[in-house]
This record gives sequence, C-alpha cells and structure tokens, in this order.
Amino acid sequence: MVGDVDWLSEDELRDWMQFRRLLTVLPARLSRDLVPTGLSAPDYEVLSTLSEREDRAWGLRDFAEKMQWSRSRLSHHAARMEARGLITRAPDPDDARGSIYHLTEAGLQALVEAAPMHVDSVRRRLLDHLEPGELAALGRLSRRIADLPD
Amino acid sequence: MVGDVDWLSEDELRDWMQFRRLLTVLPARLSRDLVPTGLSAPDYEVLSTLSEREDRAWGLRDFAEKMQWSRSRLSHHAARMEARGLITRAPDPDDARGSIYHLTEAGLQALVEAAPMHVDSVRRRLLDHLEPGELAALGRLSRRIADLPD
DNA sequence: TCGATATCTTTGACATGTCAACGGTATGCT
DNA sequence: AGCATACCGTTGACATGTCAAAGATATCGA
Repeated sequence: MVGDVDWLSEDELRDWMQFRRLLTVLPARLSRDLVPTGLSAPDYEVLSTLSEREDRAWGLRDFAEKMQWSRSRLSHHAARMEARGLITRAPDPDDARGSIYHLTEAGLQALVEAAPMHVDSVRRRLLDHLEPGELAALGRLSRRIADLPD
Repeated sequence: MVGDVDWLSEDELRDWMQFRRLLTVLPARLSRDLVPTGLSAPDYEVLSTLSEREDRAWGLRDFAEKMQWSRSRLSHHAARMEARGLITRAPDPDDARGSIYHLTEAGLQALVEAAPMHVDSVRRRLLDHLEPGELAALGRLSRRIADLPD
C-alpha cells in the first residue's frame, strides 16, 4: 500500500530497511548482554562517562552535553542511580544552582566488573564480524552523518 | 579510568564510539522529524506494517514477529493507538484466543499524510550523504550483523 | 542597588518499553 | 470425554525517556 513507496528506489528501500533493522537490533542485544551485570545500558554509559574524569565528578550541564542527553533525562536517571548508591549528587560550592555528580566506590566497582563483559559483547555482536577496513569505513560514515546539523 | 579500555585498540574504540553515536542520534532525528505529523516513530512503524497487508489486517502474533516487537509491547502500543482511532482490534473468528488488528481509514489517512515527510527525512538525514556504493555496503553489513544469532 | 531576565537543576505528568503473570481457549494424549 | 499442557493476547508493575514548568540563584543593565 504505502510500504512500496516509489520515493525510494527498490535498492535504497532494501538497504535502508536492513540498516534500520540493525539500528534496533544491535542496541537491544548489547543491552541484553549487560543484564547479568546488574547495569542497564544507560547505567553503563553514565558510569563510564563519569569515570573518564580524573576526579570522577561532573556538573550536570556539561555532563549531559558530553553524553548528548537532555538534562532532564540525566537528572531523572541520576536520581534512580543515586538511590542505588552508584553515584552521588552534591551542591556546587561555586554556584548554588549547580549540582556536582560524583561516582561512588560502589559505582566504580560495578563499572569495573561490567566493563570486560561489555567489551566482549561489542566484539561478539559487531567487531568480530567486520573486515578491518569495514569498521574504519563505518566509523567515518557514522561521523559524517552524526555531525550533520540537527 | 575505565574509558580507555585497552581491550579495544585505539582505532577500534574511536570507530565504535562514532558508530554508537550514530546509533542514538539518527533515530532521534528521524523521530523528531515525524512530530509535526502527529505520529511517533513507533506509530509510523505500526501503521506502515499494517498497510503492507492487502486486507490491512493482521493477527497479533504474526504482526509482532514481523515487526520484531514483543507481543506485550505491540499490545500496549496498539491499545493506545486504538484509543486514538488509528487501528481497531477485533476477536479472531477462527480462534477465540486471537485478536485481529485492523487499520482504520483515519489510520491509513494519517500514514499517507506522514509518509512523504518521513521519506524526505530519511533522505536528508542519511541517504543524501552517502556515496552510491556506501549505501549498498551499509545494507550488506547491516544484514550480516543483524542476522547473527540472538 | 534593584528589578528584569537568563540559567541552573529538579519535578510532574505522561508516553514508551520490559518482564512476569493472568484468564481464557485450543490441543494432544489417554 | 476429560484432563494436562501449551498457546493466545492482555494486563500490572515498573524502568525509561520527553516535554513543559517550577523554584532557586546568578547576571546584566538602568
């Protein structure tokens, strides 16, 4: 009916559909592989981003921007993670409106335990099945598309 | 800290990070482009899949499998869409446990109106920025990865 | 200094998605 | 026929994500 749009060529449609499937299936698999660690994919992202700072602390605004999350989303998720003891939030001494996010020992611990499994998952689900040059091409292509104006 | 995992080479890490960004950014953009039509991305998927059947009807089980959604997810989403008049659900005459999903006129109408905008969005956000061969390569690669066992 | 305005994080209401369990119905075996 | 079992779609509880608005604080200009 409308599925066989003639605004895309048959080839375009096929390739796009396949890519669209990857877009949904791959993240779902990576997320599922993480379940046994007790961390969700968003949890892992938060912990791993926080851990990149030497002091393991970050203000919400920059933190959200770095993660490309909305501040609201990060605040909500952080509230849940704080309740689980993975991170803490403290008032910013330099700006009373601000909030400093901090990785706890437990959070770091959880991340360290989950990381090898996650890396293995990325390999098994993706990297192992790409030719050397394919990954590089995929990286370049991804950057080009992702860097387009919003 | 843990970000600079040495389980991935520097190149692998960079390319994977770029691809991972595409994985989140592209669907978000396509979804946002759809907002003015009054349909969400999942709405669009449901309508477009339903429309592929000549009779525009489908039992939940096959429907969910075709969409690669869980039956629960589809049932929940369908309930919301039914409330908006986009689809209907009726008991299956051949199997009293079953349920037949049907596209309404309003649903078809909404899809027909949204489709050109969506196709344009896919072009602007992705297709227009790929070399001819790149799309084909991306399609093949996607299929290979997505077809891996779950 | 003081009022308008901007910025910060959080919150509430809601849409979306997952998981486990449910009631109802079909199926297969004796 | 009758019972155990499998399957159907739905539901409830909850995690996740979005949007708009809130309350608190900073900043800028008169």
